[in-house]
Parts: sequence; C-alpha cells; structure tokens
Amino acid sequence: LSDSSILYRVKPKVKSHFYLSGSTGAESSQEDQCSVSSKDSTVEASSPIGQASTGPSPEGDSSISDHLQAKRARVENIIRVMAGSPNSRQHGESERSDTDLRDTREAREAYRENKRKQRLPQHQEHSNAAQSNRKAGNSSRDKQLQSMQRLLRQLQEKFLQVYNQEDPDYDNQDKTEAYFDPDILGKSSETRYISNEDYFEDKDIRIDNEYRDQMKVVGFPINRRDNQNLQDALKQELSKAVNDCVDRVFKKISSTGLDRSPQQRMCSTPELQISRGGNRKSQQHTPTFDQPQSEDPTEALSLVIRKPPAVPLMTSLTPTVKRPYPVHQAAFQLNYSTPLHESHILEHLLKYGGHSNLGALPCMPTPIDQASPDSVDLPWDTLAMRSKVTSAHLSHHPRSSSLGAHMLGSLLTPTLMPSCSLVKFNFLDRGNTILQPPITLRDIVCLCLTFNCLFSLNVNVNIQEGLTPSHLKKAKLMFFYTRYPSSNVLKTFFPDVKFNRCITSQLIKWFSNFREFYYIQMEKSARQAIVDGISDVKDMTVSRDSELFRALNMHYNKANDFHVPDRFLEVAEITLHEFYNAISAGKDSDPSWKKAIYKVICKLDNDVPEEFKTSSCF
DNA sequence: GCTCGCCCTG
DNA sequence: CAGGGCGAGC
Repeated sequence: LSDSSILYRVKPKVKSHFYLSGSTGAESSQEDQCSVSSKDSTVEASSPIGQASTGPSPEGDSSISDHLQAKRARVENIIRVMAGSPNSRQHGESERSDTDLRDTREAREAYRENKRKQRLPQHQEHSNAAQSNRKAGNSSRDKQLQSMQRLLRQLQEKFLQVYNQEDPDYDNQDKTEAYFDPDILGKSSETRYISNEDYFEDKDIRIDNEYRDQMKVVGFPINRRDNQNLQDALKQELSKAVNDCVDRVFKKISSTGLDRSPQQRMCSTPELQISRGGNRKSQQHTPTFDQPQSEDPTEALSLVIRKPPAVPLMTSLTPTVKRPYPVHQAAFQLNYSTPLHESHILEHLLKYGGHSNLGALPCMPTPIDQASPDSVDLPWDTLAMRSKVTSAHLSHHPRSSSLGAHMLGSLLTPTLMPSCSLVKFNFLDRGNTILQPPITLRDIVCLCLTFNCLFSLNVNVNIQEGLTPSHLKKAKLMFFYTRYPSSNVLKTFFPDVKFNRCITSQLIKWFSNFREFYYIQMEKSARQAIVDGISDVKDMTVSRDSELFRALNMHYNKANDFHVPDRFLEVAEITLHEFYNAISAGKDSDPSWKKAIYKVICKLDNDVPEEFKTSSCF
C-alpha cells in the first residue's frame, strides 16, 4: 500500500454538515448502488497534498507548505495504520489476495485486530432483557472512568502499532499480547503504564539496532535518545490527557443531567420506545431522532445527531462531500454546529456512550456489556440501526464492516485536527534535523477519537441481524417475481442480513403471508367473476386497471414506486383462471382443492432481477 | 427430527 | 404480519 493510496482518504476541507444513512452499512457498502463506495471517494477527494498547500494555511511560504504537507503525510500514515483493521479494509481492496495482505503491516494489524476480536464475547439476543434488569446507579461514573481508561489504552495501543509497524518480529505475539491482555488492563491503568514502559525500552534496543532504516521510512525517531524523549513525553502527556479528560467528565457530570436516573435518560431517547417494547406497532415506525437529550441548552455539543430536514438535503452539502445515500432512506445529519473539536468529540463520547463506542471497537481489548442501562442513551451506538429496527429483532448487534476508512477520510478535516499546542513531538533524525513537522498529542487524540467515533458508527451501520421494514418492502417487491423463493434465493437477495434459523423462518413466513393474501384475492376475484356471470375464462384478464391488480399492488407495492413486471400480471391471470376453473368445476368442495392450484403457481416463479441483490433503495 | 407450507387466529 | 397447529416431505 503506497502512501498515495491512502491520501484520498483524507479530505482537507471542512464540511459543516455530514450525512449518514439510516440504512445498514451493508446496504451502503455492499448493495446500495446509490451510495458512495470507497472508489467513489477516491474520485471525489482531490489531492490532499495539493490542497494542503493551498488550503487554509495562512502562510504562503512554500517551506511551511512543505511542512504542512509532511505533517499531513505523518497524520495520514497514522490513519492508515488505524484504518488497517480488517473491517475497514473491505472497500476496494478486496481484490488483494490474502497472501498480499499478509505481507503488509496492515495485515499484521488486521491479524492482531482479529485476534483481539475473538476475545470479545458476542452480545447477541436478550440484551434488552438484560438491560432492563441492570441497575445503572453509581456504575455510570465508573463506566465513564473505565471508558477513559480504555480510551487511553487504545491511544497507547495505536501508537504502539505505529511504533511497531515495521518490526518484523511483530507477529511474535507472546510478549506483545501480554501488554494488551485485558485481564491486566482491566485492573489498573498503572499496570498498563509500567508494562508499556518496559515494552518501549525493550523495543527501543531492538529498533535502534536493527530497524533504523525501517523506522526512518515511516518517519519515526531512530535516535535512541529521541525515542526516550518521545516515550517519556508520550507517557506524560497521555497521563495528563487522561487526567484532564476525567476531570472534564466529572465536571460535565456535575453540571449536566448526565447523572440522571437511567429512567430519566431513557425517556428522551428513541431507543426507549424500542427497548421497552410495549407497543409493537409503534416499533414499526422509524424512530424519530430528535436532538440528543442534552438538557443544558448552553452546552456546545458539536456532534448533534438529528433527523435531516425533509427538504433538499443536498443544499447543505458541499461539493466534496456527497450525501452518500438516497434521500428516501433515513438519513442522519451530523450537524457540526460549532467547529468540531476533539474535546467535543470526547465529550460526546463520554456523555453519549464512550464506553459503548469504545467497547464496540474490535480493537478494544475489554468487552463492554452493551446491555447496560447506559446503552440506551447512545446515539452513536444506535443511530443507524434504530432507524430501521423491527419489532422482532431489537437487540441484535449489527456487525462491523467497511465504512470506517471511508468515513474517516471524510471526516478528517483541519477542523477535526486543529493545530493544537499541546506538547509537540518533534521527530528528529540523528542530526536532530526535523524529519517531519511536529505532530501534537492532540492530533493523535483527535485521530483516535475520530476513528473511534467512526468505527463505532461503522460497527453499527452495516450487517444487520434483524429484518427491517426495508427488507420487508424488498421482499414484497420480490414477490412480484417469485412466490416461492427458496432459502438460497432469500440468502442471495438479502446479503445484508445475517441469516440464522429465526431470520430465515421469518422471511419464509413473510412470503407465506404474501401468498396467503395473493390467493385470497384470487379466490375472491374468481368467485366474484362467477357471481358476475362470466362464463368464459378468457373473459377474465388481469390488467393494471383491474381491481384485482390494484388490490395486489396496494399490498405489495403500497408506495406504487415500483413498476410491476408484466410477467406478474400474466401469473396473476393464470392463477385467477385456475381458481375460476376449480370453483366452476366444484372442486372447492374438497378441503384440499387449492393444493392443485398451488402446484401450478409455484412453477411460475421467475428469476428475481439482479438489481435486487445489490440495490437497497427500498 | 427438521423444514416448509398452509390454515386459522389475533 | 406473527404465532401456533398440523401435515407432508426429506
């Protein structure tokens, strides 16, 4: 992976608005023709280097521009490593062979991410039930603290990944893994720091002796003293940052309604309508995402998730950030009402679910119980999937997929990475010449937090384990082509659904219900024709004007936004004739008289168009 | 024993 | 549209 291949992921311009689809990410990444693929983003994004030099920098000095370029390259390098997790690599790079992948440092990262992932228990069904049984109480603050610890760990980890990315012994996980052992990490952050210190020192020797060239390639210090400096500064700053964040969290807690009772918090969240599940009918609706329950109007929360205005969404979009999803899909707006600042992200994470977001990250070592009561007020965790949630599968956790890198690229803007003035890490070569412009800790924190946010989104917007109203709509339209779809057909045409026995049965049941309605209408029409005195079957036709068709169309294509294939009319006519003939012949006295008809109709299935495999515009 | 489809019911 | 009962087919 060349450096240039990652550059497209970084967009230099700040966008004030950003849209996310309420659809599943799988739809967007795998199916949705209308959505923006990573390939699109490649085209979309202009050269960051070019823009870096003509960007918001007030300096005209070319050396400063070069400086900025180099800095950008450094940041991008970090992003690349961060984005190198397996789930974020599906876009556009799937053509690369596994062998190739394994030869890259990204592959090592992917490998480790996978390994870590395997440790995470699956939070599957029944989490809602568990949720209702748990007490939030004082655990809320503990959770916040834990989330901060996890944040720190991840930050450290990411840094270590960069630090180690050229180490050929990287895959020798025995030692390294110990540093990320959740059992250790979970107990004491102090333990963690000590471990890291040992780790750095140990690595330092080897790097210094063996891998200077490689380190040089990625722009990291090759001088042992600089390593030490960086190491010390990192540790110091990370500790400071965490302390600061914890302070802010508690300050926030005391000044906002964060310490409300869980019930209070639940009441203002759309998730409540779902998790309580009292009224199944209401769950059919797309939950309305009003502004998150920030009850302090003065609070400058910059990540505001709300439903987009009903009117032209594109108006708030700038040319370089396309709204990647169709308008009619539930889309959500990340309204950067104030310049996005990492502290805002942090606040958002902390206030609205840092623990869950981080816990949702495959790279996080500590499993998070998403069934905790706090999880109900986590827009990040839920914003996408809740929009299409169905009554039957409310507690499923969507799987991660590939949106992360793309989204990351879309969001990594100068605003997200302000030139901050925390301690700067100067990366020096042996002659103490600056190889790369300073990258601040804040830059890294921004990146990590952004990545967390995005990955968390990513985790929740893709493969769904439950069937959504969109799936139902799609199924109904498929019925125009196939009345008796096989399980394989269903699996083929619902690639964004994680199939299990229950889901399969539900889909089959849907089609069974469709047939039931279909046959009822047919029988009704046939009997009506007989009552009306029609004596010749040929006098019975099914056209788009006929009553029968209207009824069917109303049922399967309520929005009337799908052109029903002519073939369906033919099949309907044949069915009608079958019923007419059977009834005319008095076969309806036999309790199983319809079975013969079913036998005929099931042979009239047609192939479902390929578009149904890939399109999610339903 | 399991899956699937139909039927009935809510 | 979902749940449950029932029977057929594998």
